[in-house]
Amino acid sequence: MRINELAERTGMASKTIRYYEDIGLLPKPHRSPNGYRDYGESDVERMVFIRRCRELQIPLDELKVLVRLQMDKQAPCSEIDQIIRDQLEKIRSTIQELMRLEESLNELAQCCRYDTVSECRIVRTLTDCGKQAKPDC
Amino acid sequence: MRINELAERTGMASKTIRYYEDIGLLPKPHRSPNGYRDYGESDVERMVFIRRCRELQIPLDELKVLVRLQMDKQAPCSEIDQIIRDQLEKIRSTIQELMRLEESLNELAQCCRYDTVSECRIVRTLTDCGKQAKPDC
DNA sequence: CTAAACCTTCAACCTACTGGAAGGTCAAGC
DNA sequence: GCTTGACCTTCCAGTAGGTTGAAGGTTTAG
Repeated sequence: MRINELAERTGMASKTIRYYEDIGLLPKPHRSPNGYRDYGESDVERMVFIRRCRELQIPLDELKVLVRLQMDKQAPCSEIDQIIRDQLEKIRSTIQELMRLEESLNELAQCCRYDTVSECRIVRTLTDCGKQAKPDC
Repeated sequence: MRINELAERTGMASKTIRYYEDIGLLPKPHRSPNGYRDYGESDVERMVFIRRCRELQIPLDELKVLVRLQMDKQAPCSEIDQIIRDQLEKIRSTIQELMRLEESLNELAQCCRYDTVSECRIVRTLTDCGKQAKPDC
């Protein structure tokens, strides 16, 4: 099948598929006599695997390792498990960070009851050169 | 003061300060006769304001608006409030998204009890071309 | 025959910086 | 007077993960 069919069947943009080939995440596919890329069913499987991993926000560099492992059916899967667990840890710590951020923004959003910038508590809090970023409201 | 002192007093890298000037977030500063940038106290204030906003992950484009507003003391602060509230909303929806992601990764991390890639439930779940991304464990 | 819908490569753009090269300036020490 | 090192300057390139567009070749339907 041609690149557009692969794209449609896997939910990727064909531009992205070419890009993944460029960076070595996908192997160079067979070409039809006219020079068009020609894919088979195993490419669909691999592509779905890659798309799912990207939905899980696994970075492309780690995905290169995963794709290599996924094709080696006799390899131990402990390395795959580890990448998934690492990713889980990364996501969890990002969530923690964003929740702290949410709290700061929420306090900031609650604290201005004035009209002009010169009186605005938000501006004052953000501009104040003291060490505390916490608004005093 | 020179760029390095401004950087140290505000916790920014001097590279970043030059970059902010390049993109028009900071005004072009006065130059000493030798061509070095020369900053004053108001630059420290503005820089701290910018740093705090960046810690709140406000994008540079919105920050340009904020910096302009922050300097106009008679402007109404409703626009500033709105940018803060928008940012809060963005952060909240990112958190929701990441929590769904965490759940998927957690299910995936729990579900493999095998040794090799050919039997690995993780690989099977991610490769399966059915519509369900949810592992069946 | 022509127009639309494909396909190809290559290059630039996005965010928010960071790193490095190549060179100018300045103060201290010998 | 000379060197050394710490500054400063500009400019160019690279990061992640693509997206967008140009310029051109191919295929297919009407």
